Amino acid sequence: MEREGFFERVYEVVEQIPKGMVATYGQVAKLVGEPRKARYVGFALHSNPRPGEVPCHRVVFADGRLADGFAFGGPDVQREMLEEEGIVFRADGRVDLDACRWPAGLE
DNA sequence: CAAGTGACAATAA
DNA sequence: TTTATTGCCACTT
Repeated sequence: MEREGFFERVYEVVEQIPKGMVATYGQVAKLVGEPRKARYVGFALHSNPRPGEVPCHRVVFADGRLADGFAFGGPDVQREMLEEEGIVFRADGRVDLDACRWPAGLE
């Protein structure tokens, strides 16, 4: 075990995101132990070596917004996916992190 | 082996 | 308030 790569850890955390909730890149980065590598969290998801196991669509910006132009074919698609999971969207098109933030207060 | 690249986040102006 | 810039460090070629 031991770090097989920083990415592996990201996948593991993202995999733990329960349905109906979302986590931000920065938060996932912090969960993997590297709050400064928020960028690579997204990069790891971009690699998406395990489609179907890593719910990349549950990972959003710190603002609650989706990846700008690099979602699965369009942020609109991702938005639909999140709605399908039970995520609530605000009028601005942002995820209601106030209600769907996964690491809500640490568990 | 070295350089470039990259789904963000935080701070400054 | 929004926009622009910097920092960060692993992974790819």
